[in-house]
Amino acid sequence: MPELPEVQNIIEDLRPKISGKIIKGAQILSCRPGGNEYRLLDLVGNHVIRTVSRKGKCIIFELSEGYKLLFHLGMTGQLLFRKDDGRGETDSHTRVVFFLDGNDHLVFNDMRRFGWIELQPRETKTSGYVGRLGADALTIDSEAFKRTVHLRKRTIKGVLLDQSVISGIGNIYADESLFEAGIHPLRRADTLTETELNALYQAIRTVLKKAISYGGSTVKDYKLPDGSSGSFQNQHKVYQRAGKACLRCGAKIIRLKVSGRGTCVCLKCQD
DNA sequence: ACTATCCCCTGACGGC
DNA sequence: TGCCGTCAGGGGATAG
Repeated sequence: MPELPEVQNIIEDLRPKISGKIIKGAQILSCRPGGNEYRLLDLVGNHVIRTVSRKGKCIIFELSEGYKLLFHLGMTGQLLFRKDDGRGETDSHTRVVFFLDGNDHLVFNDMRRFGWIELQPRETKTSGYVGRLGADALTIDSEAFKRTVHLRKRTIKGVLLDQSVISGIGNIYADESLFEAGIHPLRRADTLTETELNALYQAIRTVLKKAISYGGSTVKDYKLPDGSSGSFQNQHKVYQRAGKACLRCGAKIIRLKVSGRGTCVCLKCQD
C-alpha cells in the first residue's frame, strides 16, 4: 500500500518528467458506481503542471491558474508515466488516463478502487482530505511530535495511523517504526516516557528515510511511475513476518489486531 | 476524544 | 475444478 516512502518516490520520479507539461485532457475508463471524484476531470484541459509535491500520502499537482489536482492511491493505486511508443498502456484496472503534451501519458490504475482523484478549482480553501491532514511525518519537528502524541489517550499505533495527527504513516511503517523504537503498539500514547517519545521520533525518521532510499516497499501492487518496484519489503523487520524469528532476538514474531489493523510485534523487543 | 463496527472493492487463498 | 467464505486494509460514516 502506498505510504509516505512510496508516495515520495512517485513524486520524485514524476517531477522531472511532467513539470511544465500541459494536461491536454483526461479519459475516464471506469470509476466507482456513484462516485463523483472524477466529475471535474473535464476541467483539466490545457492546464500546465507547475509543481509536483505531496502531503502525507496525498499527491498534489499545482496547476496553472491556481488549480490543484490531488491523488490518493488508497491500497492499490498506481500512477504510471508512459511515453506514447505504441505499447498498450492501460489494463483492466486503469481508471483514468491523462494526456500530456508530447504524447506522454499519465495512467491511474487502481485494482481495488480505494484511491481517488480530485480537481480543486482556484480559490478553493484547503479543506477536505488535505485540510484535515496533520503535519507530515518527515516534516514535523521533535517537540511538536512529542507534544501532540503525548496528548493522546489511544494506543500509540492508533495515533500513528491517524492521518489527522501525523500524516504519511500507514500499517507497514507504523509496525516497523514501533519495532525500531522498541515500543509495543498497544501502549497508550500518553504513557510513553520522554525517552520513548524521542526514540519513536527518531525511529520514524530512520525507517521512512531508509524506505525512501530503497524505493519504498512493493508488497503487492505498488510500482514507481516508470514501472519498477521498490525493495524495502526485503528490509522489513516485523511487517508480514508473523511466526518467523525476530531478526534482533530470535523470539517468534506474533500477530495481533490494533485499531482494526493486522499488527506484527516482537514481545521481547517491544514493551 | 476515542472505540468499535461496517462499508467500499477485488484478488488470493483455504476448505471441502 | 470450482464454489464459497474469509481476509487484506485507507479512509469515511455512524453508533456508542
